[in-house]
Amino acid sequence: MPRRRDPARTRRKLLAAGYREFYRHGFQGGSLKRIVESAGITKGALFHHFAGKKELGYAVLEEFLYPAVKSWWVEPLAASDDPVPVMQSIFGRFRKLLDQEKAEEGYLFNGCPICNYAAEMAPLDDGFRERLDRLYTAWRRAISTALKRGQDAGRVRADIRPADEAAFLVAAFAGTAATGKVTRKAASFHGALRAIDRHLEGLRA
Amino acid sequence: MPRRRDPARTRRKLLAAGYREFYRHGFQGGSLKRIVESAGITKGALFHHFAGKKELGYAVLEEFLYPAVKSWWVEPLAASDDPVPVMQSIFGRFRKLLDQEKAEEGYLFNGCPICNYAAEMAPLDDGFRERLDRLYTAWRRAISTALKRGQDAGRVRADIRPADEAAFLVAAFAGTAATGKVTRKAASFHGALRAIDRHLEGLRA
DNA sequence: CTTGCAACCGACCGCCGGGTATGTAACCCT
DNA sequence: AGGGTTACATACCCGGCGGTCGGTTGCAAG
Repeated sequence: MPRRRDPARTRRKLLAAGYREFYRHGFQGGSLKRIVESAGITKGALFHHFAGKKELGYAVLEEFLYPAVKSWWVEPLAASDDPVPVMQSIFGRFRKLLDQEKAEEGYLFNGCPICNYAAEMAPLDDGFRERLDRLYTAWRRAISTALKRGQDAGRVRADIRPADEAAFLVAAFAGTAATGKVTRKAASFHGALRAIDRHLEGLRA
Repeated sequence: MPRRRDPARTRRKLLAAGYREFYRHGFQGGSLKRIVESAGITKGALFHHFAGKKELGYAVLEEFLYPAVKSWWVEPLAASDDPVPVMQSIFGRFRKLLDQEKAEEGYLFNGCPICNYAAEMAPLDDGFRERLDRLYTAWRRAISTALKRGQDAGRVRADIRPADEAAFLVAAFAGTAATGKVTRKAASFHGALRAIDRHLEGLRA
């Protein structure tokens, strides 16, 4: 069999398999054996591309989840001075995603991958904690600066504190996913999302 | 050394040690060896009182965390037909607790123990998921029925959906703890709590 | 006082985890 | 063409894990 080489592709497969494995089983519970099997490669390749399990975990965070937050939240918000409808549409997109996803692979089953990482690893490893902090900070900053711009443009209530609201919204999102996966009923998930929507509505000037 | 026996006490110590260990290291990452050492007893005793690691985890959930939710949320809310100030005072008590706690043992460091369990174990084990579901359901029900009573008493806005708000508030609480432990700065934590408070204020009739 | 059992002890076990050492084949450069 | 390096594959290692098991001892009932 004429083996072809494509290190970049191998690395991507590893990253994707690692993402799935850690998403489902947690970082500590995630097994490198399962990761390499699911990626269709071997341990040798894994340890060639990553120094160890932790580094793979870090890479998933930086090269998978960070960009996801950027494209879902940071970029849409950066382009607008009317953040409320933008955020509503983000939550809306997310709602649609919920109904499409296959049973055992999505948010309804596994929650928010970022929040999962945070819940498990933040107290245990500073490498994870710092990377998560950077991610959440960027996320909150995107919201809070957009809210500030919205205030300046007269589209967002002046009497709210953008930083507080940002922290709150990110937390609400994380918590919704975390509690939703327990129930596994889309109804409860959607209920919390409706309340978030109502809250967002209340931010309008 | 004249060993004294006190099975109930032994069981309690085991439960407490298990709680701490799983809180800090997660369930999968938690070590029975450490639990036994920290409780000052032996593996024999542990396996005498509990069938295995999972059963200890279940017991922590049912005998430690469930009662905590009851005394923090369910009972105070059951006694009132004006839930908004009650919930504000609960969050207030929680804020105070935040400032008192020792660095590596509290919410600011380890987040919400229930949410940690949920994030890690809900997708992995139905025993955990069902118990967590019961817990969260009781929590949400306490809030939602109190809100309903508040609406009937004319103290809570009639145009909100109690069930949605309950799901949302529980989620916000969980998420606040989960994201707060990443930053480890009380300021960010308090910011989110202020926003929650503002949201609660908005529920008044 | 004895008997019986619940409570507990601690050495031991098998397994599976992350990690490594060594080999080999594809690819690149000159 | 061929040497060097990168990209893998495979077999192996060791530690720690959850769990077991025979033994001992406090303690209450008869």
